[in-house]
Amino acid sequence: MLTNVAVLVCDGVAAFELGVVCEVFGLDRSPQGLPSYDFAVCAGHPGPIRCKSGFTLVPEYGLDRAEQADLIVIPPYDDVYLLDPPPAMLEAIRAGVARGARVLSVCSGAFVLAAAGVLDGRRATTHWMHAEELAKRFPQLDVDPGVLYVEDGPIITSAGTAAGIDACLHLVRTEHGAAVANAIARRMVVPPHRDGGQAQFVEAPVPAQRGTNDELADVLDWAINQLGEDLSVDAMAKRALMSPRTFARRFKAVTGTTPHSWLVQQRVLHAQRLLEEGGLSVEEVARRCGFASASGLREHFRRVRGTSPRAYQQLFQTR
DNA sequence: CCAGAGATCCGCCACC
DNA sequence: TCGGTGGCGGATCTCT
Repeated sequence: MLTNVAVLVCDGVAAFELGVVCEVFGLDRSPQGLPSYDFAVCAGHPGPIRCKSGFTLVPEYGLDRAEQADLIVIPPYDDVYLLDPPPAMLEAIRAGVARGARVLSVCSGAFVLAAAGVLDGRRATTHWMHAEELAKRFPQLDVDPGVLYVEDGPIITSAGTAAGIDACLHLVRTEHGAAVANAIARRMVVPPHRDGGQAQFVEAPVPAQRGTNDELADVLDWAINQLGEDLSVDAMAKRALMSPRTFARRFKAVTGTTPHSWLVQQRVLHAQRLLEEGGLSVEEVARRCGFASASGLREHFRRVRGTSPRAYQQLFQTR
């Protein structure tokens, strides 16, 4: 169970990404019945830390504080991929991984993890602007520029800026379940789970003026309320008043994923909520979520969550 | 776990 | 010419 979080900062740290981590892990939400963490911002080198936005931080802790952490977070630093990160920071990261701590990077923070060597042979991501540079400088990495975040073993890397929110909430979801992650997301006024990859931002950096997104918003909303029914891609296309071919194309352009895999993701998310509430058999959960059979639910659930529906349900019953 | 049936995805290309 | 549309067919995935 995640209880102790250390964020490593050094000169040029990006304020927004650091703020995201502080917001998710650094607030005491125990009055709301939510988990709180032993949280510390740790200076990666002596002296005050110069922020990218023109102010300085004076962290109360140094790198030695990271030795207690079971999660080490690396926010991005200005032009970090052009500079050498402080060796002591790299050592703190390696030591953390060696003793079984988890590590999360936001945006170009992945360059620091790569420099520490903990990403060797692993899948990783970073801001789409830096993905090519990351892959070039560290060819031993499997860089995926098309996702919001990647979890590979103990290490989570996330894409640009706001994707850090998605990665942090993903970690909370795996540690404490969707209900807790959703409650924190609600407090932050962000969507609890964004699907798709960076494609939606890469291909359409400026949102369509109106109409193009709304047309899908309606059919997505409709589909989510129809999950228990027999729902096909053709039916969604019909609802959207498009041919199946055009619907699939527009869908991918807007969401970054295909209609069917989006449907399956929504079904797994719904199943997750029902399993957390308890009281239903796996067969019944499968039926209510629109899976053709319990084995279908088991297969998809395991792929997404890495565990079986039954084991997941029991995890919440004992809490 | 397997095989056959069916659904979905996507490149290609003609059409408007 | 150009950008969006939609049908076709094979590869792949999913279900039974």
